[in-house]
Amino acid sequence: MDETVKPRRTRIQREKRELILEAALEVFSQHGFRGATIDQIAEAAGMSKPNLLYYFKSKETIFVTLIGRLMQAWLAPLREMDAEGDPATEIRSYIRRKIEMARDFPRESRLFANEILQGAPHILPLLEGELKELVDEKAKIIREWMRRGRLKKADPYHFIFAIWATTQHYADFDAQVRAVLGPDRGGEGRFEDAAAFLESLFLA
Amino acid sequence: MDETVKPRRTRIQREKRELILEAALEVFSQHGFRGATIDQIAEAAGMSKPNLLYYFKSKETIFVTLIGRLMQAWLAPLREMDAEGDPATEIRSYIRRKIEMARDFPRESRLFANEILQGAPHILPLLEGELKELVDEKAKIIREWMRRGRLKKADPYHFIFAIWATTQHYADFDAQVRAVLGPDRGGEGRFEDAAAFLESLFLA
DNA sequence: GCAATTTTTGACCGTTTGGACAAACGTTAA
DNA sequence: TTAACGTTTGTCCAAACGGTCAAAAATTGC
Repeated sequence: MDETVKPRRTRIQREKRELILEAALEVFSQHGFRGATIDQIAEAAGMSKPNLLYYFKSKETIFVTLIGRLMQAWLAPLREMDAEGDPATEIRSYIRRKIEMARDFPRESRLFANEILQGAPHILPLLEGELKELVDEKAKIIREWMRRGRLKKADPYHFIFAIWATTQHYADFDAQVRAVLGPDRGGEGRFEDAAAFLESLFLA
Repeated sequence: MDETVKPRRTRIQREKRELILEAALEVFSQHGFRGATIDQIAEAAGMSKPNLLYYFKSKETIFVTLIGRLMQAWLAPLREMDAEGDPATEIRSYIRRKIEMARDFPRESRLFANEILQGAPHILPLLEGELKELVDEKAKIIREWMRRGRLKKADPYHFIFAIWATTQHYADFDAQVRAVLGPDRGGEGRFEDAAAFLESLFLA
């Protein structure tokens, strides 16, 4: 008795929904879920509030759709970590990709951070299911690399946490990073500097 | 023509203001500034809303008072880093203290994280002033340690960022950490494991 | 005891918010 | 032309919100 029906959508529906999600990303990432208003999102998407609610039936629906889709993009770099590849190269390119994402998609990172900060009310099952399974799998790979002496021995879970924390820091705490580095060192170069630093930190 | 007057407060005023700040910490750290309501804070403090507004004249005043005070506590561990001490010992105890704070004061950490995520609207001057000066000073010390070969060479600013990011991760992203570690490894021991991991990471 | 002062509260107000709804508008195809 | 369907909007509503105010209650100083 599965009552979920595959929504058959017109071209306009698909386009407008994308438009709304893009606007919602902008607004949610700046103000958080509670701080954002439907009116703000509607205006950013260039349409009226009732019109927006024609495409998504509630503010929460927009948010859940957005963050669910985001999770996938967010995990992609970790998925690509290859057990058959050279350990140092795999770690290095994972760090690179994460730093590039912090630089190129800071709104996505902040939206995600906000959700976790509040205790992940909308995506806890995803974290306990899909995310945990993926990390378990990759932790095994990393542990095997360490066992073979290809990587310095350490707890693979905290190793992964540390990569997440340090790379996402440059998106989530951008205001602080820029304030501390000052006008001279706070330019775009900070991501390159960060990448270089993190590579040497994790591949010492 | 300084119009600020030193507020002469009664015992009751001092006590109630503390009570309110404690309640506000609880509520703000859970819901963020916009998500929190004065009613929630008043209820958590065991008083009526108008009564609360008798002690703080607005929601924003509560928030600013709270986060201003927090900043000081938050920077204390870095302040204690001693140029004359043994570098490895100094770094190790800095990491320890930060991890202990993530464990014992997660609400403070999350409130702070939330503020920075939104672009630090209330404390940007503090970050650009007091914080920057402190970090500049400590970065110099660390650089000197590295120059003398007492610490592995690296950018001292990103070194400090990495310690912040990794330690605070265990408070701010607690929901994710616990979800990934699972019921068995997600217990209180995770902070000990994290401390051990981070020491070896930063003092390799 | 009493008057002055501090503390507490119920009632209230204007605004913002998420969302509902019916009517209007546009498009398509017989 | 017109019926059917998809899209858009103006208007409205109830709840939640931050904050005010006058008056009651409690406390303090004499």
